[in-house]
Amino acid sequence: MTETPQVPDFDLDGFTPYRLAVAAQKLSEQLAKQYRVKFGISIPEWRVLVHLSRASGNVAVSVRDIEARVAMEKSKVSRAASRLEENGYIKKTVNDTDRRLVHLSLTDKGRALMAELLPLAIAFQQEIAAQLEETMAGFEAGLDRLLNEDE
Amino acid sequence: MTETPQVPDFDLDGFTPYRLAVAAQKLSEQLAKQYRVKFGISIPEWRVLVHLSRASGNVAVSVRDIEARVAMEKSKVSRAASRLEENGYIKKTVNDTDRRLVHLSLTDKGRALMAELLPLAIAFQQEIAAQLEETMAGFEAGLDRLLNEDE
DNA sequence: CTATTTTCGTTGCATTTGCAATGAGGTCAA
DNA sequence: TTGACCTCATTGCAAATGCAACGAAAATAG
Repeated sequence: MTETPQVPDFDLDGFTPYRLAVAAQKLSEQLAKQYRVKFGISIPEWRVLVHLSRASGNVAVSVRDIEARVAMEKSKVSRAASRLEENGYIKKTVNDTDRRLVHLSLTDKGRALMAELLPLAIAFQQEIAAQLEETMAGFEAGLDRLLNEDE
Repeated sequence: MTETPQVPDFDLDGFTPYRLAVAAQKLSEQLAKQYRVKFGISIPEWRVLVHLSRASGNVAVSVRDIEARVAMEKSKVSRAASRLEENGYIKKTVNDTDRRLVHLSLTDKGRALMAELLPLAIAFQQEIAAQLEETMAGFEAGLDRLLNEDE
């Protein structure tokens, strides 16, 4: 018989979206810090670079492609690309057959950067694997479920 | 014998920090949207509210407590608390014994809000559990590892 | 008791972000 | 061909963020 509404019990620490957000933030910060202090690169920039280094050479990559592939807003991609271009890591050229498209590609300087960056990422992935140990497979399986859900 | 540096192969889709970030963003957006459209509440505000509703009544909760417990910068907590106070969901009072501390607590209006919000969160958690199915245990175990690592 | 150091919460500022609007270019149908 | 729509990338703007600095208060040292 209280007038105050009954609030259900709820534990934030058991709430998966929260746990996920905190874990993601933690890993991202660790990684971002390395990139920032060593190379002055932000996470959006890193994502663009990685995508370009994969597609390297063969396929033409537009802002739109990256937006779709890399889970970032197109304005974020656009601004990251501009910063990268300013610093000489990538080159933007207008696609001849469709002049709306901007073709992004790594410069030699960009490739050199990636040659330094990627080993760090690979090492970091190994650290994570070491932390996860035998839970890794289950963890990644769960992540797959969450990522592939077409809501 | 190329002059261009050799860039290691690297798949962003297999990179755990990236996968985690994308999954976290996806879940957060789904949830945040509900809160925003139905109640005008942001994620930082939601986190503060949840913590207050847990500690409800008994313990005094300061900005610092929330900062530590809820994985947010103190400025973020401070501003979230200010918005919540403006909207009448919480009350700020100066702690008598230590006048640096600001004691945060839910108002009746805040408790009423939580009585509406929490069932949504609980339902969302169940959706996630349904998505994860048998991978849930492994997934949460992995999350534990990542969260509890003392870096 | 003073003087220094530390803790707490807020705020100023520069940067980043998300969203909507814009403009330039392409597509398609009549 | 022209006009109505669609797509792409950029940009303007308001809001959110992170960080450092600040002032007030407490703890600690001397």
